[in-house]
Amino acid sequence: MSPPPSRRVGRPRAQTRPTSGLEPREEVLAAAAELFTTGGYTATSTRAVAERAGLRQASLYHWFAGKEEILATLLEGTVRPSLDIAQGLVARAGASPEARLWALCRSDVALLCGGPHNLGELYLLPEVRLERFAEFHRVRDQLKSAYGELLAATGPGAALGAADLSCRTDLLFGLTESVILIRRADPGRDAQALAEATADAALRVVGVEPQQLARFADEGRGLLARA
Amino acid sequence: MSPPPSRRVGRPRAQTRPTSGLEPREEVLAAAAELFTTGGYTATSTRAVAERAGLRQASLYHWFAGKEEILATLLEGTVRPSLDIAQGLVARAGASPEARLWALCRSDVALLCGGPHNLGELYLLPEVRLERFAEFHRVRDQLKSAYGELLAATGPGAALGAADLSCRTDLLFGLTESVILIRRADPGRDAQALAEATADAALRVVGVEPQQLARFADEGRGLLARA
DNA sequence: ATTATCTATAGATCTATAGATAATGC
DNA sequence: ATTATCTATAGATCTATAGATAATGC
Repeated sequence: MSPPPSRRVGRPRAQTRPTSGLEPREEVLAAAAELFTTGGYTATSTRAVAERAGLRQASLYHWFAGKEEILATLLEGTVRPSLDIAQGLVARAGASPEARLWALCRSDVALLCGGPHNLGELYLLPEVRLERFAEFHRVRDQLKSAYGELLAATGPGAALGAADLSCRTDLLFGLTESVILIRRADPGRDAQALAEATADAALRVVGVEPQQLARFADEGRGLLARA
Repeated sequence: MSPPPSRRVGRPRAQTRPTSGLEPREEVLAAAAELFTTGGYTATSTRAVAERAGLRQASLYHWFAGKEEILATLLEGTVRPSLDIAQGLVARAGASPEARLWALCRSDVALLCGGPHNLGELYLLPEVRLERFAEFHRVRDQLKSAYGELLAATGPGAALGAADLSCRTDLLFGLTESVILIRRADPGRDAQALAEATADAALRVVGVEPQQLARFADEGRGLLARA
């Protein structure tokens, strides 16, 4: 938004600034995203993050209270956009639930696989279980609820009892998240093609008849185009 | 197999031995399995593993060359049984590919979710990418190939081109592995019920018509009972 | 003699803090 | 005065090794 002022306040850096043009806080987040997703959280030192962001280790603490806050910021930044889209789709009562579910899955996978790093890997980090990251889990549970709500409104979903519905929701959400593992195994994969294939597979898991798939997919594509 | 001799060689332990009855090497692996799956690899110290196994930190090095060897042993021990079952099912040319795929998925999920810890979490550890664990990845790739081979032989699979087949295999394998995340979110879940539901979902992803599911599931159940 | 353990520790980290420094802003 | 950085370091780790020790085996 605001172009970086050419005259910068504060002591000059020991290293020259990175060329990315990002503000320091964003630069730190980008560095941490790359290192946490590839090497893990505990195994990545604050020194390594700082070095990649072009400043000294101690200077991180001007922008973040600690290492955990960096991870918490990344986590919330990745799941929040998905939840926004999900809530928008839940509210669009005019469209069929099947098409909205297709669109939700399609867009989640595109978000997970579209960025420069495999940010979904952050969800897999064992450290994310810590109480410190409870807010992330709250948002993620809301996202899963959106899947459940749409599933329950589909034709096949309406026929399920509560236990089956819950289990089917877990499988559906799990299928979407499994693209994290797929991308890990094959980083170069085309994100849009994978997103469509996953959304198709999601409707199959729901129980939609194979012949009806293309119709719902078309309708879902329309929803995303107009969103 | 061999009952522990009541007279033990070597200097006595500083702590009393755990009551598990396991040999020291197995005791270390069990301790590491619990701690690595819940807290992660780098965040778990060798001291913590040793303490839980009832010996001193330095004594681990009598049984393992280092911390990495402990993880490598756990990884290979978890994926090897899956591969054995997979290869057995690939070879059973008498049964339908759909039923064999159902059985493979059913049995993989049961292995992943049946044990005392969520051992599949080991697959998710970022450290597993290291070259040190290449052997694990080799075995895991063979397991995925077995999924691909069975999928290609199914009715819907035979109609797919090479690219679609590969993508569908990834989704199928991903669906199976997503039970790791499901179990993480809900550790108390009934393993057998989840295994059957996942195997059903796998056939849906393959493209089997919903009406045919029960028949293939029955046939698959029979394969596992006789195996 | 062999084995399984122990105690002690070297050497290499790693996170966060203390406090100085070198810019700009007013 | 404020800001963004720096250098230096305290204090707490952590892994792996060196070398002693206390059993059993022969």
